[in-house]
Amino acid sequence: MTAGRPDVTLGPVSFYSPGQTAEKTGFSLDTLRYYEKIGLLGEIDRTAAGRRRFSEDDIGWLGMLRCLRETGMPIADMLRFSELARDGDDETIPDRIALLEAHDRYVEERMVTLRAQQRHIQDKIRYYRDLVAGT
Amino acid sequence: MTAGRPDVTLGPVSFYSPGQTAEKTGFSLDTLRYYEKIGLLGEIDRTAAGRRRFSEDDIGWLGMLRCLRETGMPIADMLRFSELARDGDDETIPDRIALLEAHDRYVEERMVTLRAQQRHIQDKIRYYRDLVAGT
DNA sequence: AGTTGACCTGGAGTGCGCTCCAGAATGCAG
DNA sequence: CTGCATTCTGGAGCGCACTCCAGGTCAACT
Repeated sequence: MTAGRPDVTLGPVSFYSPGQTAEKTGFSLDTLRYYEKIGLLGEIDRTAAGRRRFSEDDIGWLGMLRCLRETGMPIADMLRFSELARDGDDETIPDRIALLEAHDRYVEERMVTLRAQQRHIQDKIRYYRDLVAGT
Repeated sequence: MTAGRPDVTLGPVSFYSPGQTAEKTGFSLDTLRYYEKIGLLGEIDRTAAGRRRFSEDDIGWLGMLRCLRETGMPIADMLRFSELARDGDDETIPDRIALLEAHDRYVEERMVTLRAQQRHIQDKIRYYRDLVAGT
């Protein structure tokens, strides 16, 4: 369970246990199961005993999901993106690009307003500082 | 209900109806009531008939709340800030400054990670573009 | 063989931040 | 005076994204 190094117990490819995957990706075990259940992950490989084995690709995909999630994309949109990607169909690539570009613009806009709001906060700090200074 | 101009119906000071306030601040009527109820707004002035009259100060304070909210401050923290501000006590000013500074750092950090994540998204877009180009 | 710990499933529960509703009162235009 | 819009209250409901739980299986070590 110690993190990082993949299990190679079954075959030539590297696999990660759910616990390792949670540690590597920052998602909780429950969230990993949840993401699989709702279709963000497709079917995850299983051992003979039915336990999940995450591949390097899965880890990479989880990284993308984490990025989208943390930049504020709703699960519903991530689901759309996942479905496009899962189809693997090259015809879906323009759609995937469009989706990511829209999100990129969203993130850009968010940073702009965030900067403005930060200025507002800093103004307020300065205002309070001046109050103290002028006492 | 038309927006912007305050009612001066009662006294020399400008007041805004809940509807006007909602329009000016971007909060819904329900949210304004909710914020008052949980203590983010203190007691709002009322007309003889019991309707709320928001002052210019209230509007300003709502602007601050909006800024904090949209930059990701949880309601619980905003509540703490509101209580400090409501006491009006000058002794609370250092605490208010500390609270805002902590939040300022939080916003700063968030923008940094946001930029990194945006790069990740843009990399993915480029990757998809190259896929298309190399077909 | 026994104990410990990671993992399984299905489904219920949680926390946050609103949002909606019913039923009643008020305000204002024609 | 009529009618329609606005606002009032208390409390229920909602959407999102998890998170927790019970009861069981399986693996690995001693």
